[in-house]
Order: sequence, then structure tokens, then C-alpha cells
Amino acid sequence: MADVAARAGVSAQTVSRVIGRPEMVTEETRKRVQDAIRELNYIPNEAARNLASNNSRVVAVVIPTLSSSAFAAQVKATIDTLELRGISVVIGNSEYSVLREEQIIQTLLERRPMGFILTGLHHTPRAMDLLRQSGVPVVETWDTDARPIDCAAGFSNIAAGRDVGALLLKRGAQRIAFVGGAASQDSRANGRFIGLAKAVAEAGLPPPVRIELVLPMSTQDGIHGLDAVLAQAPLTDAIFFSADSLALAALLECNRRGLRVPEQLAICGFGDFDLAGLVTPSLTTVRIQPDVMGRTSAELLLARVDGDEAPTTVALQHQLIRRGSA
Amino acid sequence: MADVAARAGVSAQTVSRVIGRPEMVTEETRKRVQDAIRELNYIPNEAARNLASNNSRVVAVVIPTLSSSAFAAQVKATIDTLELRGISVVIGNSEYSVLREEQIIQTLLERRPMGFILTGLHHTPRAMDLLRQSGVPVVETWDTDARPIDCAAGFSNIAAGRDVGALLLKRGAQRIAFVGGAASQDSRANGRFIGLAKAVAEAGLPPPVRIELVLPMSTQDGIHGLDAVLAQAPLTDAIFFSADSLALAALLECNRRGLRVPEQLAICGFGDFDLAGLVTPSLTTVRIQPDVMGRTSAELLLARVDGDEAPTTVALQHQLIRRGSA
DNA sequence: TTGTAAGCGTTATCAG
DNA sequence: CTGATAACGCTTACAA
Repeated sequence: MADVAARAGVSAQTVSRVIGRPEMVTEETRKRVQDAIRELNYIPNEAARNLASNNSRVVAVVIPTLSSSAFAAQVKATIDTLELRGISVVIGNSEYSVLREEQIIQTLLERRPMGFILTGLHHTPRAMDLLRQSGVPVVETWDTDARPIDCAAGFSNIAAGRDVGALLLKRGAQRIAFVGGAASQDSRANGRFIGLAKAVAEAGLPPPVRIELVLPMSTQDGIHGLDAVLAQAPLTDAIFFSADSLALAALLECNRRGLRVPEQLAICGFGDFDLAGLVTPSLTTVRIQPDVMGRTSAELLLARVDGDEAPTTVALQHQLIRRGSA
Repeated sequence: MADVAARAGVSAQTVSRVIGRPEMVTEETRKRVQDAIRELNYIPNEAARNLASNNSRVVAVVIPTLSSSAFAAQVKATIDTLELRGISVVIGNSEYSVLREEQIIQTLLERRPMGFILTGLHHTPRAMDLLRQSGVPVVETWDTDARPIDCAAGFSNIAAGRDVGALLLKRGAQRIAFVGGAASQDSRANGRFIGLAKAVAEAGLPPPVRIELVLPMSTQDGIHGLDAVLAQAPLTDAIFFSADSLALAALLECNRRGLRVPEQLAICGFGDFDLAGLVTPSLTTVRIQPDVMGRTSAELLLARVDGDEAPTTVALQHQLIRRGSA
């Protein structure tokens, strides 16, 4: 920066201004400085900037995994939104473990991020302490069924589960099963189960059979879930899978086995993956727009950072997509 | 840090050592300092560390998009590998544009990353200049068909395309078509086409029809590609799609239309997505292990940073997965 | 509008 | 093994 200043015949401070608040500098001076910057290929040192200005221009995003198209889409939208403001995103993978999440939060805190975007409302007490003490804004996503630390941009898994239950019942299902990530690892999936169970209970039917898959899970686990359901409750006439990947695998497996969907077994997924509408029968599912969640959570965080009076919870709506499989 | 030092009755420097090189401090002193750190909830300031040590502990990863399971898997593996060493990953989304990539590289350079992991071997001249001048190690992925800036961890798209061509020909295909991202946007897909065209030429057949899709593309585009091929070359008997998502969409559409795969139309994808083996007929495709690429590129970068004599190019092998669709 | 001085919180370096 | 001192490259705050 000193070199640039010398070359432009100004002080370092003026160079700093040209970079940070160009409008504070005469057009002529500005031009001279910008030329010098270009000629010297000067690239500001962000660490020095952070240290002096106490602003990292970094947002930390912690998700359970990147190998789910929904989380990937969410993160992509977050990155795109923040990139426009010159903010970088650092990603933490918790692998569906709140303990790892805590560890990651602690490490990322060293970068003094402008804020955290977390997945879900459930974290270790220590993680919440760390967050609170540091005073960084926190946006929680994917869940609005409990009180957020600070604010949230998500949807109600319970409501979504209940809607699925209602649809399945309306379709005539009597013995509904649920296949999803273990409740202890995935509280969002658990919320969907709770909603489903509520709808089933209200209809006066016995509680749904539940298969808990150990996370991280693969698409293949959809077949394992199907098998587990059929082994445990052979009369099951409808299965709600907590993710489309699982539902799709199961649906295709049913086709292969000659098990008629939805006549013998109705199937409902969650997430509305790209292929959901293309398989036969097409997959009934729930659309949640992870990209909107990614963008909204970023905007909410920015509003918090700017001190705007941001809403505590942005409730995104899920949408039941009724297709052929249920 | 001063507070911690005071509380532990040592100098700030000793606190720094306990954090950075604990082995240089007596066990007793170390313990005292660690207690003080815990009691005061001290969290080091990474920006100050970066500035003083001239080491950002950040690696920049630039990919075309995160909404492709292959790139997501790659990035996940990279994050997991680097996390172990306390290195954070910042992600840039180029949206398949080398211009945006250049812009992103310039911005990320401000963070003085330990290195860059880029996608492909094709970048703007200015981007390459920026990289060279900054002197950061660069690992390029997804392509080994040209000379890397620094080093590469990828596979040969040309070889993969050629293998697909050979398989399709062996299967009896006479009129092969290719559907993939526009060559100007996706040089990797272009490589696959080149390989395919080579195999076809060697067999003495007319060059394959080629449909270029504008990126970013959706799964649905697989159907558009299929339609475009059939419109342009109705006698086509085999299509090579540059991504499984496209191939899967097309395959399912063929099923719906009663177009028999592979009898009337053989289909080959690329990437071996989760569902590839589950559809009927199962999808013939090419496996490339993006997770291995993500891990390997990270390791290669670390080796470069450590000054180890790392190989210039790590050639990962693709694997033809012959299934039912071709 | 521009410049000067004083940090920002840490690590490198050298001395003890 | 531990401590003192001087950076690291920039921005804030104030002065001119």
C-alpha cells in the first residue's frame, strides 16, 4: 500500500480511502491511485484490514453435510447472496453431529465471522454459550419449531409432516411408516415424524412404524428402509421418507420388485429433488426451496449485522407436491 | 491474550506458544496457561495471527457450481481433509464462467490463501497472471488433458470420452450423439466429446451429432437434449450425456415414451450418481470419484505448501460402469 | 479533501 | 524454556 501511495503521490490513507470509500476522494486523485494500484498489481491484505477494522467480511455456515442436494443448493444461494457484498463464506460440515458442530463453531469463531448460519435449532449447551458470549448474530435454518438463539429462516417440519400424514390418510392409508435419519442426529427429520404421528393419532390410527437410519446415509439406504419397514410391519400401505433420495431409491426398488406404487404401497418423499417428477410413478413429495432459505438466511444475517430491525423468524412455506406415488 | 498471560503469570509470548507450539512449553506452564484460556474463554484472533505469521490457514476452492452432486462431494472431501489441519475453506462459485472465476480469484487473493484449488485447466490469461504473480500454489482438478499452471489432480476427459465411444460402438451403435454443456463454458465436457469423436472417427463413422446446453443446466435439460438429438438426427442409436443427471432424465423420459433403452436408443451418462444403478434399465456411466479428487487435491496442495516434492499431476482413473442402458 | 499518528492482536526474532 | 521488542499491513480518529 505504501508503494501505491508513493507512486500516486499521496498518503497511504488516501489509498485506503480509494479502496474502501472511493466517494470520499477527488475524482482526479482517485484515478491516479487506481492507476497506481493497477500498475503495481496491488492486492489489499484482508487480514490487515480485518485486524484494523475489526470486520472479517466472513460469514460462517455450518451444515450437516454437503452431499445432500438440498444443503448444497442452500449454501450456493448463501454464497451467491453474500458474494455480491464482498463477503466470503466459510463452510463447516458437522456430519450430523452436534458435538462436531460445537467444535466447528469454536474453530470458526477464531475468524471473528460477521455471523453464523446454522442448521436446525438444536445445538450443544456449550455451542450456544460460545455463540452467546461472542455476541455474533446467528441465523438458524431448516426449522422453526422451537425458539431460535437469535433468529431463524426456515419452515415447520412438524407442519410438513402433518400435511404429509393428512394426504396419506386421505389417500386411504391405514398403516403408515416413517423412514428417516435417527432422531438424535436429525431433529428436523424428527419433527417431520412428530407431525406425521400427530396426524395419524388424530385419525385414531395406531402410531406409525418408524425406521431410524444412521447418518450420514446413502441413497441405497432408501432400500434398506423399505426392507426394514416391510420386515417389521408387512401390512404397511404407505411410507413417508424424510428425504427424496431415500424415497426415490425405494420407489425404483418397488418397481423392480413388482410392488405396485401407490396401489400396494404409497410413497411420499421430502425435498422435491430434480428427478422426483421424472420417475414413474412420479414422486409425491414436499417442496421446501432450500435456495430461498439460503438467500433469506443470508439477508436476515446482513440485516442483523446492519442493525436493522429484522424479524425474529422468517417462516418459509413448504408445499405439498402431489404426484403419482401417493 | 494479555489477560490470559496475566492470569497465568506468564508473558503473552508464552500464551502464543501454548497455542501454536505447545511442545515448546513446560508441561506445568502449559497447563497453567490452558487453564487461564479456559477460564477466560479466550478465543485467539485469527486475523491478527494471519497478519503476524503471514499464514492465513485458508484454502480457496473455485468450482463452477455447488448444485452438482459431484462438485459438492469433491468440496466436502476437500473440507474434511483440510479441517483436520485446522485449515478453513472458502468457496467461490464461478457459474461456469471463466470471467467470473477471474473476478473470484482476484477477490479471494485478498485473503492470502495458502493455495487455490480450481476446476479445469482453462482460465483467463489475467487469472493465470494473478495467480502466478501472487505465487500461491494452485491445484487444478477435473482435467489432465493439458498443462497445469502448477499441478493437477484429475482425470482425462478425453480418455473417458473415448472409452465411452468404444463401448457404444462395441454395443453396435452407428450413429452416436453427444449432449453436454457448451464447449465454451465447460471444457471438461468438451474433452469428453473430443474423446468420443475420436473413437467414432477411428471406427470410420461420421462425426457424432452434438447438442450444447447452456450452463447452468437443470436435470430437465436432459429431456431437452434428448429432443434436440431426435429432432436433429432421428436415426441416432446412442447418446452420451456429459452428466448422469441429464442421462437419467432422458432415460426416464424414454421409459415414459415407450422408447426402448438400450434396444432403440442406448444411453450412457457420466458421473455415476447415486440413482444410476437403481433406475430401470440401470444407467451405464463413468465413475470418477469426486471425493477422491477432493481429498487428493487438498493433499497435493498441502504437500506443495510444505515444500514437499509433490508430483505435478496426479492422474485419477475413471472407470466405465457398464449397466443396462448401453 | 488529504495527511499524521496510533493502534488492531498476534507472532518472529533474538536475548537471557 | 521464557521474555522483551519489533513488526505484520491496514483503518480509525483526529488534525490540517
